Amino acid sequence: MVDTNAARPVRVRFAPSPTGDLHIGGIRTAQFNWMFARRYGGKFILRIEDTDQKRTKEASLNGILEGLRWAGLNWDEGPDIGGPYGPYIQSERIDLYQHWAVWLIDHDLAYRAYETSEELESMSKGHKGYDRRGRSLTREDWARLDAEGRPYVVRFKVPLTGETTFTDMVRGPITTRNDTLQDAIILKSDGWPTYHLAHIVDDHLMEISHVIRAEEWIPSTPLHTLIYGAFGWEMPQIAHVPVILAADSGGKISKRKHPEAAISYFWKNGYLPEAVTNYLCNVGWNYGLTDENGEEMQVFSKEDAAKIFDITRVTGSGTKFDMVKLTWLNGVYIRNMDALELAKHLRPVLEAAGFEVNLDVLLQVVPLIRERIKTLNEIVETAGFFFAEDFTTPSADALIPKKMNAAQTAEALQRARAIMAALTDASPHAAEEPLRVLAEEMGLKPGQLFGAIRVAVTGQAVSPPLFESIAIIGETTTLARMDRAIEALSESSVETR
RNA sequence: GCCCCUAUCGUCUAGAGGCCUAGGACGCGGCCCUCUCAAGGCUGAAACUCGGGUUCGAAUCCCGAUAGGGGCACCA
Repeated sequence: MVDTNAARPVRVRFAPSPTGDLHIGGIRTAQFNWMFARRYGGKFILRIEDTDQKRTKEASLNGILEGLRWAGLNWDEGPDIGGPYGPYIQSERIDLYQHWAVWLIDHDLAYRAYETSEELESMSKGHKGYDRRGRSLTREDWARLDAEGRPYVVRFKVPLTGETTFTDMVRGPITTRNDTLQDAIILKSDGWPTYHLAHIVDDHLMEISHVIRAEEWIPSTPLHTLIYGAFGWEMPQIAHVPVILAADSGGKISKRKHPEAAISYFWKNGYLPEAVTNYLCNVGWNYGLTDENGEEMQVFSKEDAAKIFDITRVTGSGTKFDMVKLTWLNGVYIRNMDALELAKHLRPVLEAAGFEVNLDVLLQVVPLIRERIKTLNEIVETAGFFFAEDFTTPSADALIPKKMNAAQTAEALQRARAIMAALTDASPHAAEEPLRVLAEEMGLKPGQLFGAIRVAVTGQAVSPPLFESIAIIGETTTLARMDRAIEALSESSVETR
């Protein structure tokens, strides 16, 4: 079903409007377009649809570019780099849309309508919609109303009978009765076009061959088919990808209710772009290649996915966004990352949390934590203690293991400290065997003793492996922290827990 | 209300009429490993929405019901 005749080179586009952060669904749509272009050796074009002056925000353009760059979805033509079909920002193409709106009017395919928004509102009570009264106006009427200073919009003249069919690359043919369609506004009273006109003029002029967009456009595609027909232009092949649903409500994922709907959420929360794009490949589409065990591969790059991407194999049903699976994938990418590269990703996170980070120390820490964090941000609570200048001595309550009391814990730490201080062997596990012997002498389980030391030295009940951690922290600091823990215990009156 | 789309484990999906005793992944349970937590290994529970057809044979094709989602702006 994918017709990629050489007669029409593959040119696809992503056309967001600059009204805020890029949406996760937008990124997925962009990514499918990107993969489609790469699959067929075509061009991926970025176009900005800012024809709504009220909603357009100045800063949003940069946000869009930032989001796409972060995801690694590089474009071949766009507002920042130009190209042979520019400009790529609709607000700079207004005269084009006005020209073609007039052309439609001159060919009796569109007409002027003078109703105000208020009039339309009362008209659409009961969901009836516009009653097409503008169709009966003559050019003389227009002149009179213009003289009265009344503004008008331009509406497309939808055929009153018959039906319209278009073929969706993922869903097959879709047919709609024309009498269920509205005479949609294509040019607003401020002279700016609506989406329906602007995107068609642009897609045609930019020689877009395939349109891959979100599912919510399906109901207006018959209208678009009719407009292409009115112009006598060849319509691009079209595919609608399913909406991304919220895991909880099942409705469209929204930036208002779901922070993860904005793409900036992911870099702010320690996700890797490779993990996000990898995840998005399997939302509505399926990579499907199997590994040596015959099981479907879960981890792959968008570049590899692009080699076999098939838009006709995209699912037609809505898909829920599974943050848990994405987070798992992110952990996989963290585990597989080169140690130095991971350290470079981790350093700014720690620094942002107020730690002073020595890269050599961090490189020692990385092997201990790489399979213990799923997001970069988790490094702070997992390994912050390695870098804490002002280490807070844990409370006695935190220090005392289960089934032990303050005196017992203090004694255990005291004796452990003596053993550790007397060691001549510098290898990380040199203290382990003597400490196990100590635990046995004191009638403790190794876990109790090690637990007490862990809290004393790391300040946490859960930490990376104890002896490797101590080796990084260093003997001086370790013994000092144990001393302070013993001191805290001696001042405590906590009984057996 | 009207129009449109969709329907396989909780979630993402495989399945292109017999390869289906419905496969994989995440998540969940158990066991192993183990100084905590992870990671890893083994293992378990878990789905074809329902009803009619078509066919020798239906998860797969058709129709209907139901359910979910989307759309009906001088937003895109």
